[in-house]
Amino acid sequence: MTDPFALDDGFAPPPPPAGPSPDQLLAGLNPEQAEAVRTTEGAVLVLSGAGTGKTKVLTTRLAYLLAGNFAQPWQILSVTFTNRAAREMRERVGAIIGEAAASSTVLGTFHALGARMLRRDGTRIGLPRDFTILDADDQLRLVKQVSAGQDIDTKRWPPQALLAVLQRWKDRGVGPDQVGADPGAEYAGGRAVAIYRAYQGELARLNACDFGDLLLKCLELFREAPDVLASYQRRFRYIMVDEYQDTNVAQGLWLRALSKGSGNLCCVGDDDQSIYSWRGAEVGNILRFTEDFPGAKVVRLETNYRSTGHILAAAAHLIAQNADRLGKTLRPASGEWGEKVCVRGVWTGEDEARVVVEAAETLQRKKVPLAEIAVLVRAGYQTRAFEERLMAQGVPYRVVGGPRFYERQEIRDAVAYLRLISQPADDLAFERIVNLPRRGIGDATVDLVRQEARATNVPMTVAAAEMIAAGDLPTRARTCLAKFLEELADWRTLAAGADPRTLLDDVLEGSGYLEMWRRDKAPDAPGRVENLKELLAAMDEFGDLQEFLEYVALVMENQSGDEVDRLSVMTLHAAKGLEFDHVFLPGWEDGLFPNQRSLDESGTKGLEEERRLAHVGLTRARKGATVSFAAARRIYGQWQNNMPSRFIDDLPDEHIERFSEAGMGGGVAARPASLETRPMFEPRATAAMADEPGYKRGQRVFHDKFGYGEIRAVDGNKLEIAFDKAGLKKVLSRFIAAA
DNA sequence: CTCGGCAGAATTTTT
DNA sequence: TTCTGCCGAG
Repeated sequence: MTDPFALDDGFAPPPPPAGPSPDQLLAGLNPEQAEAVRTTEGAVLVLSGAGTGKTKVLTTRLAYLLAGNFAQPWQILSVTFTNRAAREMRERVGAIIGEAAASSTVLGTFHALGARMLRRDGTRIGLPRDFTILDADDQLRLVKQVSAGQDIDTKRWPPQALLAVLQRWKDRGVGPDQVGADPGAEYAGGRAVAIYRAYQGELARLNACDFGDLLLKCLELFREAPDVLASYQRRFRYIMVDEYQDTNVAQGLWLRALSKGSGNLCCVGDDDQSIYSWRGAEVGNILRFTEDFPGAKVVRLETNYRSTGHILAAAAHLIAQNADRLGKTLRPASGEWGEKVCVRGVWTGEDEARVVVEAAETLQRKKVPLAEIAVLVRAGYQTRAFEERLMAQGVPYRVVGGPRFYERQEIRDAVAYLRLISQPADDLAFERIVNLPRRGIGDATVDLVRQEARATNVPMTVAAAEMIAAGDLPTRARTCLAKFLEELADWRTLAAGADPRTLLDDVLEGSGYLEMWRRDKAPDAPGRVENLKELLAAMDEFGDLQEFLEYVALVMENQSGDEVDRLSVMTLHAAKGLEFDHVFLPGWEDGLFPNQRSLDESGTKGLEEERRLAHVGLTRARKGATVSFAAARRIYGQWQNNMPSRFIDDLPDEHIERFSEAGMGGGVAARPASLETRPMFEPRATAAMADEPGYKRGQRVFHDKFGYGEIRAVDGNKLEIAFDKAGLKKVLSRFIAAA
């Protein structure tokens, strides 16, 4: 494999391309943006509110560094979170300074850059160059296996939750030996650490890294091989980071280590858009920037070029209710007030979907393209009601944020074949496809092979071959397995000579995998065949299987290529960074948004993050925003009554206009702000009770399904309850009402 | 080994 | 309501 950072120090620098001069670049910016670009030396925090030209600053700054000859392209490191952001930045920089210079600048996501460093120097910490990158699904399988091996009761400690604990540790840069008294150390009766250690052991055995490792192992590399770190520090004279508010501790340390040489670190972010703390993002990174980097300069971008006045004023007033923020106020660039934020109350969730879709159609008649309209929901399941309504009305739409290309089952299967071919130690890949399509190799056989593999400390493919030779297996299993191993050997031979595409083509046809989907009568089967074709087509660009596997794991995205004008439906999280002429923000009801569970688990911090989410939602809108709430909706087949979201009280009256369905009007429109807990209906004595009562041991409660019972134990929002009829159960408090 | 039926649970997810 | 994961029968 070629050196992933091929252009190194000492290369004869080509002259900077003819492009705009530094002064010309600055001329296109407002004073605060220019300040951010001009401040090239030292640590800089650019606090960039929604719609204030963050990407413009980043790209212009990169161009400025090159045009002013501050550094060569490969001496500037730019880091983003998403591939989308990386791509966009590369394109925009290319447009300013030309493709050539743009393509030799080092730009990528944290994970892709980490992977490159590890491919190059990971051997210094015992990581082979050809390690595979595991995704969420593989990680979960691994945790399950490890849990089973450690006799963990998976009912009490679900693998999902254990994995989350492990990931939080990795996010914080904490290895198995450094856990100590870290949060989560007590999880699973204190056995989470042992699981973590075993899990890392398994990764090593499999020759694999998970996403977290791509950063964590870089930190280890920097510690263990100071010369490697020093060479990166020398090389990267300027570092720029996007979405700094979303960085976790490990990423913060990574940046800090790399920027230590030059001290030139420019972080761009917005604490008011920090919405990923539950995933390990550390808002503290941005809040404490000036402490972490003494002497750092802070530049605030507060001129908003996106939204009209009322929308901006409403959003600003809302976010001002948060205590935990650096504080900035967005000012509209244009003096236009535009339309007030519309707040609409309806009776039911179905009504809400109907009203929203009607409004969208009205906009469409006013010549607003559907692509400029979005419905932004709090939780994924809310999209359904809108999809149904949109479908019924024949309005073209798209749901953004479904499974990524790589996460699709058929793609992961195909990739598992390739992984197993290129990396015989990849037992996870082996287990995934050994009986897919059906080859008569069932769980029992696989279990035997796994045990043998563990016992003799070899990969499962090797163990399988040995067991066949030794005649250790039932005849049927033995023939089936032998046949599969033969196929595998053939593919390995082919892999040595043929290009990746030919190889995969042969695998998919020869294994019968493609045939399996062709024969499948499920409605989504043809789509899967299409996806596999797309995967094949994508392989043409790669001469090296290794390279392709990395691309698929880290970068490859869904082919969106449709030109149809469609309305977008997505979660608020997925909407960050996007903008639309008009956004609909349904489901603003206490319990749903702010989400009850977030409140239960994280209290005020949770509430503030929910409010930031609301702020993100509002600031996506250029010209129109419509907030709505339903008095009652069916959730999981149960009717629930809800109160309007407390966030609606955070919207100032002078910037909103209230509408309500007949019969609802009085109570809602005239609702005094102080009566924020007054329900529109008398709530029934069910799980819908809004305020979370403080549950105590011995208390009598009622559950819709299990009836009456008595609380035996309280664990956060989970209650252990002895039901009179149904016996001892663990349930979430939200499904419980006081009896 | 495979398939069908039932119990049990149910945010957000850039890599 | 809808999905997943487990268990027992063929």
